[in-house]
Amino acid sequence: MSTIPDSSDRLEDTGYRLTAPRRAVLDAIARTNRPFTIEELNDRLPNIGRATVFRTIKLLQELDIVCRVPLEDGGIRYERSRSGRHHHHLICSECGSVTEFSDPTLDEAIEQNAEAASFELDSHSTELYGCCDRCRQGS
Amino acid sequence: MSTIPDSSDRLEDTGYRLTAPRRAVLDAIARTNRPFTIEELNDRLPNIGRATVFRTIKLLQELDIVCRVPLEDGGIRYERSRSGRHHHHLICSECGSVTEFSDPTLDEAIEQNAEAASFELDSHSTELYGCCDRCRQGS
DNA sequence: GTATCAATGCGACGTTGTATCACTGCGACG
DNA sequence: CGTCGCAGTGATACAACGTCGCATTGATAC
Repeated sequence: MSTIPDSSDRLEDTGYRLTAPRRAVLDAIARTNRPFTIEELNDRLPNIGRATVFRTIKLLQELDIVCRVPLEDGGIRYERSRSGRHHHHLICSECGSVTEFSDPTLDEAIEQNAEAASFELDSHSTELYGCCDRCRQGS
Repeated sequence: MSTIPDSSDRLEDTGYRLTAPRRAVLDAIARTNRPFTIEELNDRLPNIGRATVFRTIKLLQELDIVCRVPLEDGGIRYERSRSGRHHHHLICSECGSVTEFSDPTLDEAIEQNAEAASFELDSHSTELYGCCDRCRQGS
C-alpha cells in the first residue's frame, strides 16, 4: 500500500509541486479506509477549494495513487490504490467496501478476446458487484 | 439483434404501455448504428420531452433492449443491445464504435475470483478500451 | 531577494440526470 | 359508448458532479 511519503515523492518526482493543499488531500485520503466521494473529501477539507480537490484527485488518479471506482448505479467513488498496479474491484452493495484483486488468467482471457477481434487493447476495466464475505456472515 | 417489433412486444409483455413517445424513441434507436448519448437522442426527437427520453432509456435498459456503455473518460453512451444477453464491450477510442462479445472463459475467471474471496457475485462489468480493426487498417 | 510560473480559490457555468406536479390519453369496465 | 383510474407525459425547477476563467498566492530557481 502507498504511504504518504511514497505519494509525496511520486508527486515531486514527476515534476509536480508538493503544496499544502495537496498534502492535506493526501493526508485525508491516508486516514480513510473506505472508498470516498469528492463531496466527502470536500467536507473534511473546508479550508481547501472545491476545484482544488477535484484537480488534486484527477492528478492522483493519473499517478495511480488513487483509483476511480465505478459503482453499479453509475455513481463514482475513489480509493487509495493499494498496489499501485493494474487490478480489478470487488464492490459490496451492502457495505460499500471495495477490495482489489489481480488475476493473470482473467487478464489473459481479456487479451485473447481483443486479439480475436483484431482489437488493439489499450486498457480495460472489470468490476464485480455483489455481497462481500463479511456482510454475508453478518446477515 | 432486437427488432422494433421485438422490443415493442417486450414492452407490452412486461406490462408497460407502448405509447407514441416510446415508439418514437425505439424508432430513433433502431435507425442508429453508433452508440448514442441521451443528448443526441433528444436533438433527434424535438417533440418529445427531455425527461421522457431519460425515463424511456432507463426503462429500455431494464428490459435489456439498450445497454449502457461506460467510456474510458467517464462519459456514458447507450447502444441497442444486439444479443439481449450478458456481454462485454470492445470500445474504440478512435471512432467510438462499440462491439459486443461474450466469452464463457472470461465469465468463469470472474466467477472464480469472486468465489476465492467468498464474494457473492450479483453482476459484473467488463469494458475493453483501445483501437478497433477498422481504424487500425485505416491509419 | 526576486522573478517566474505552477497552483489555488472563487464563482460562474455546463452537463447530466431527477423530482414535482398538473395534464393527457390509453384501456378497462359497466 | 361514456367515464373512470392510472400510467405516462411535458415543463420546469432542482440537484449532483465537474470544469473554466481569472485574479491572486506561493514554491522554486537563480
